[in-house]
Amino acid sequence: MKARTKNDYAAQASIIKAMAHPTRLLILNSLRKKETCVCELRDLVGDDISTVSKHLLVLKNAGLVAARREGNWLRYRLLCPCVLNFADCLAGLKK
Amino acid sequence: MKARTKNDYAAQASIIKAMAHPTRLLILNSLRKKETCVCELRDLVGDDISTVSKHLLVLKNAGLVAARREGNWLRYRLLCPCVLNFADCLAGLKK
DNA sequence: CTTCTATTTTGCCATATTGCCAAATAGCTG
DNA sequence: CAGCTATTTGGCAATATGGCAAAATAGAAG
Repeated sequence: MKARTKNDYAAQASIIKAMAHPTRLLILNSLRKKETCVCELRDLVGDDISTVSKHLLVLKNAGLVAARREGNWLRYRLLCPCVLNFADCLAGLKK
Repeated sequence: MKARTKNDYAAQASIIKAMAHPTRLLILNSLRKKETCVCELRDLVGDDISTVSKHLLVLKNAGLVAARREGNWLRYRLLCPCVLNFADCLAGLKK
């Protein structure tokens, strides 16, 4: 299946753009293993929690993650693991 | 193979960032089929040729394309087709 | 060497992104 | 209900990006 129109490319680009940040890649990769709350991700990332929250919003808007409440915490999960196949492909690429 | 360090993620992110633009996706997809000169890509894209040239520079810096001179033209080619597998994966994803 | 053609580089401006802090909100818990 | 905790939002400054136009360059052609 190949993209054709400018709209197709714009839609793809917006998803790719959402992935195009080191912190967001780290987050996606963590979510591969398990659902994770924001505070846990903050510890992992090391940035201010509001910054982490904004990154999660970007990923959510792109349709890459979703959240579920469990008690006091919001647990984020990965919606489309295929994006990480791509990340792995790139990891293997660089020498 | 999984990325671990912040540097790994930064390297991946810079490649992904290079892809994160509709025009550059269009360029990459065109290069899938054949080597192409800048003026041909300009016609395809519709932007000013200096803009197209800048996009190509971004892709070249990311290691995604390379150029070869043939007479007056520079023919660009795709270095790593795996990036398009990813693009196709996303194309299939959106509903 | 001079001229022409394809391409790149540079300068400029408008717009978008990033990340921090402070303040606001959502919703559980008692 | 009130209080608490996790998370989001708004605002701001610094930085990066996109696109056009003008100037510079590389090589072809004469």
